Amino acid sequence: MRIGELSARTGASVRSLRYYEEQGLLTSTRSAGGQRHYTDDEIERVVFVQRLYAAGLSSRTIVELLPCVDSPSDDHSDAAMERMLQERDRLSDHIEELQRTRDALDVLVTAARAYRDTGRANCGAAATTFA
Amino acid sequence: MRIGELSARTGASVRSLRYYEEQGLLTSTRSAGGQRHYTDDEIERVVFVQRLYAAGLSSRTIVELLPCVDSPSDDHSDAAMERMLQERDRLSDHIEELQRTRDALDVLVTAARAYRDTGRANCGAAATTFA
DNA sequence: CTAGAACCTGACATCAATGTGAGAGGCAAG
DNA sequence: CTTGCCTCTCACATTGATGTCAGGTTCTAG
Repeated sequence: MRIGELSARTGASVRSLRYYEEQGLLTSTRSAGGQRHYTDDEIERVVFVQRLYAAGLSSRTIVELLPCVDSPSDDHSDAAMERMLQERDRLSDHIEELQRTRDALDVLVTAARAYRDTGRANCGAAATTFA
Repeated sequence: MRIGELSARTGASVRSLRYYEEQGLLTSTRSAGGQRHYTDDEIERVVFVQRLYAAGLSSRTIVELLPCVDSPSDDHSDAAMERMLQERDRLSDHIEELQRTRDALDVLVTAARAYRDTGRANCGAAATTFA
């Protein structure tokens, strides 16, 4: 398939797909005229890359992880492994912080609701529980 | 306290604190000579703001939420409320996605370990579970 | 063969938060 | 008063992923 179709199927813009290739996250074969051709496998790869992007990994980091996905037997797998564990932990920490923040928002919402319903509770005071 | 101390106590750079003020997220009184002075309450506020930043909210969004923190009785509380619920949901979705991604990394790690230990499992094949 | 859609490269623009540097002024201790 | 540190404003730079535009080429349907 050509780049437009891959774009349509993954939701990634054509621009982004070319950027991914430039960063070494995606490969393509070229037609005689120089147009990029992809196999169906690339769909999955793009989705995976996008997932990692959404998790806050940078292209550089993703590039380090992909070798393991592609060829687990390579020598650099150990480095990639290290990187993966590290990112996994970072992700865990981030998730926990987001959960705390969500809880904080919940407290605010609850306080605001109480205030609205009773006209008495102080939602501002609730904010003091976040420091 | 002056800006340097607030910076030291919150971990936010002096530059960032000025930026927060510019965005309406933080207020200060000025000395005769024009220097910013803060009360201890501002520490808490900065921490709260940073937490929201870390959760991926933009200054614009945070600005919309702060009225509720400051004065829950204001008219715009309803809009802020709406915004808060919306952000809360967005946050929940994001957390779920991060958890899925973490799980995906776990699968990769496990597969890589299995490969390393047995020299047989195919970690590349494991990657096919992420699409 | 031809028109139009899709593609190519390359370059510049964008956004948001923050870094950085210049030049000037405030403020406390000696 | 002076020295040194902190602060002020203003402005430009940075980062990373992506948008967008221009000028040219490839592919495909009719």
